[in-house]
Amino acid sequence: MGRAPCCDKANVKKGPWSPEEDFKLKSYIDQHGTGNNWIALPQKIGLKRCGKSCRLRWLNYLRPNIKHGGFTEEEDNIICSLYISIGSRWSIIAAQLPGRTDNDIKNYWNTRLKKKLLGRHRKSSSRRVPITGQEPEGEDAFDLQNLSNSALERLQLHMQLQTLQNPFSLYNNPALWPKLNHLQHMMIETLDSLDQNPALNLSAPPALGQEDSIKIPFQFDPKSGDLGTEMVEQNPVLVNDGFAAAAAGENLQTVGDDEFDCFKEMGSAGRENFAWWCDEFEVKSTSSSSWDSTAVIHQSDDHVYGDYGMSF
DNA sequence: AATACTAGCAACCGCGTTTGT
DNA sequence: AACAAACGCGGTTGCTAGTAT
Repeated sequence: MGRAPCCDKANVKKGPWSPEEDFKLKSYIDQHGTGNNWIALPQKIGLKRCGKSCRLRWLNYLRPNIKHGGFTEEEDNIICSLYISIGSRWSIIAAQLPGRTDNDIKNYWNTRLKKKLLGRHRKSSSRRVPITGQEPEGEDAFDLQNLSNSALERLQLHMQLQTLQNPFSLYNNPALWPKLNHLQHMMIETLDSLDQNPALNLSAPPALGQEDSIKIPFQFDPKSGDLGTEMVEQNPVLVNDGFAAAAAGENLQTVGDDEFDCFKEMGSAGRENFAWWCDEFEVKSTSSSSWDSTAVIHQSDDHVYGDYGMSF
């Protein structure tokens, strides 16, 4: 027994909306509002449409101040940051971009933005040579091209950010790659568990004992291109997984210029764009473990979670 | 010029959540 | 408290226009 259909499918028109239908719907809502009953609305105005279809048409196209296309760099950044942080919560992301609809953002992400970002990362990562001198088995030993789920995409995007922020991190240390799959699984599981428990996701990162912290010797500044000399706190998960020594730099090899190809490929606008992005990460995640990107929205975007009635 | 392929987008569908009774 | 109806969201589908062969 499935759920009862929301309308009489046999007597409901489907497919693209005609200008006449748009006019009927828009003029009615302009005068009377939606009446908080989308199911009854099409009958009132003589439209052979499902109530859900009317709602979608209104929200995505007919309501005032809707913007289509022409996404700006800043909007791209917001979408990327939020996607990495909270995943495919398109309605929440859309709430941060006035005039944009969740459907529009979802389509934009799926058809353009994702390819733009992941494509660049794949290109740069594919040129890496393992420290062992052995080629990965096949093109895809660590190629994430088969990624299909949200968590994995977020992981990959986050790894790209890590690469930009700190080219000496384990993401750029091929010696660690054979274990990376396990790490990926751990991270994915964590992301998924956070997805299933928003309360965890939104809470402050757990306090870390001193013995849990590790430090790595450098921090790359994507804006200046400089390598700092301060020791930098690094992800305690790596410690627990036995990566402490490696992550602390013991097996670091000389990193060639190729590691910075991703910058070379960027125009100045792209570099500034990523600098802005990384800056946001740096400012907003200083108190969190490095891969806990939920911190990105903790400070400036408290209202993101207004829908959930949460505060920080 | 015809056909195949691809990307972009609008709309639909199913299901979890919220609201009303 | 339990149930049903409606809402809202995210994933998916299908159409169309543009591009490649």
